[in-house]
Amino acid sequence: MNIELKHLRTILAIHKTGSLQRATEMLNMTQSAISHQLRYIREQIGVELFVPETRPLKLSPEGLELIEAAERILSEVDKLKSRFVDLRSGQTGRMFIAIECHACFEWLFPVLNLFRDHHSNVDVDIKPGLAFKAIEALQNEEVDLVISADPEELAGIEFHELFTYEPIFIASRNHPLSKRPYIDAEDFADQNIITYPVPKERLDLFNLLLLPAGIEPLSIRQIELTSVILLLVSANKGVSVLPDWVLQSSRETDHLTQKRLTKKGARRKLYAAVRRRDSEKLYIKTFLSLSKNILSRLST
Amino acid sequence: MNIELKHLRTILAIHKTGSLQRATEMLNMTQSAISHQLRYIREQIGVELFVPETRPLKLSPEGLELIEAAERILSEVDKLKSRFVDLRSGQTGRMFIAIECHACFEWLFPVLNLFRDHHSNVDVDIKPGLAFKAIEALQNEEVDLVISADPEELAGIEFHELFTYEPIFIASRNHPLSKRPYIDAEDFADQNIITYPVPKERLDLFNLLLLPAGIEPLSIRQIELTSVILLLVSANKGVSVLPDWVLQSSRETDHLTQKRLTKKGARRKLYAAVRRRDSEKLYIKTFLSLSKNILSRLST
DNA sequence: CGTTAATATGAATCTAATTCATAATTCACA
DNA sequence: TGTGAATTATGAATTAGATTCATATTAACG
Repeated sequence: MNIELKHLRTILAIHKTGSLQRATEMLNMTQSAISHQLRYIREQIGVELFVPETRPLKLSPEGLELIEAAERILSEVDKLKSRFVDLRSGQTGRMFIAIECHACFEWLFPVLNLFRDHHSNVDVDIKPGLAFKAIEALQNEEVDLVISADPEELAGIEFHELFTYEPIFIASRNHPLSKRPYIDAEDFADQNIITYPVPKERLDLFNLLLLPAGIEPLSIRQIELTSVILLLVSANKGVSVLPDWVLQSSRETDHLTQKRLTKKGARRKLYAAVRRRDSEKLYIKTFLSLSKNILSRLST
Repeated sequence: MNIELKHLRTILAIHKTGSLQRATEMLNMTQSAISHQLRYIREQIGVELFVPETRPLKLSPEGLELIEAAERILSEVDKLKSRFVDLRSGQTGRMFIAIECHACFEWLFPVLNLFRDHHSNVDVDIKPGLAFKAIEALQNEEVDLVISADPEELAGIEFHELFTYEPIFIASRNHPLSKRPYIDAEDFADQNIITYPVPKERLDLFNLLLLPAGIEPLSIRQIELTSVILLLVSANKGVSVLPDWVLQSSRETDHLTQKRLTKKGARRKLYAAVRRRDSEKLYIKTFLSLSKNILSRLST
């Protein structure tokens, strides 16, 4: 027995309009086509649906049952369809975020709080686990958005610039380097450095300064939490380099000096990577726009 | 957006087997056909269902949702199908009975009690309302079976003979006619007759005897309930003619004499009319067979 | 890398749905 | 009842669309 949704729709139209003739308008088919289809359906289910030779067409008890089931099924299908219309238009969806940049929590949480006001239907989560391989996870559809400082040319992936920030040197007020107008690469050679627990290449300090200059610091200590880093630096256990937004939004900067890296200051850009297919989605656009403006919001 | 059940089945098969290749067995189609269909579905719903370029095929979050909905919908459809398989085979269905013959309750109830043991899934009801026009109601599918004594040649309707019975004259033991060996048409000319409230043509007495002989009784009193008729006849308020099965199964016949109509006795046949289409249904056959044997059961 | 297995694609084929033209029914009203 | 208008059914022709075949492309794994 083969039944398709088309058939259920046909039966429903015939029943609603009361005749094959009038059902033509509803179905955009000729009366003949409907008649042929009706015969096919009858053959398939093997039960008379309409009382034969009556007009207007009257449902048999079996036909009535079919109608009721058909309405249930078709409404379920319609729900499914409109669900996908929503998904496609970005009314709703999933936005799992992977962050390569460890300090990003500091601005990401405020962004997501604002985001929730616009898109309460979107399922948001942060996946810190896959800090590396984040872009791979994006391609795999394990996550839907990656915060990264290293844009690449990748098929199907788009990098959207969010904002520029300045990595800033911090040390205790008692630290010798706190007298300097700015800090250069060589200054780190005899320093204990406190950073996030990620590979060197992904740290602004190494990326922009130490690796190009070929300089190794005295030691590296890896700390997970931003506030703990600030604490240790305050206690003069070492020095660090953090994005300016972290220092702006933190209340624990009282015992610290902040210095530029190099005379001109360092500059870094942050990007959000998404699958090209997703970039038209409303909620992705909202997220990007909120992220671009978050720093000015935070500083006020 | 056009989605058919076929597509849901395809998606489901791909997901369950994990590859287009293996889905071929499940769907009995070539890999190419499945691939074409998958592309079509993608176009229709406009959302990537599987993570592209991965093997084994992995569902995207949207794909997962589709699968879940598809399973719901398809199981609903399967339920519908098996429902119709049952209907077709006569495992289940509706058996609304119209009775033209008023006394038939007497044997019909016992039959239906037995019937319920065999077919508890069948929705049984007696529709006494449309005593006339019963056959019309059968054609309209308002009822599914008619108990009748007057078979006709009608398209799509079959009359099945149930049993032969004898309409029998009853009167009080004190009644003058109780001395007779049998009763003839002329004997009714000066009698008060007690019958069911139906037109004369549908009463055995008139049908078989009085109308052909052109004889009018003294009076006719119409009574609904069989037991009340028996009561009135016992009390010598009139005479009556009832089918033999009524008298056999009743315990209120003590004060009555029973006489044959005419020397040879009258004979009548009872039929069950069903739509030809329904006559193959299991429960209809059961009903017919039970009805044919009910009189012997009752008399024991 | 190269080999194997799987998927995608375009053209050809085949199936099945729809239309067209028309016959057969049914209905309403005389 | 009969008659005309409307509705449904049907067969053949047509068309649309689904499937296959042959093959190119792409991933997976040693």
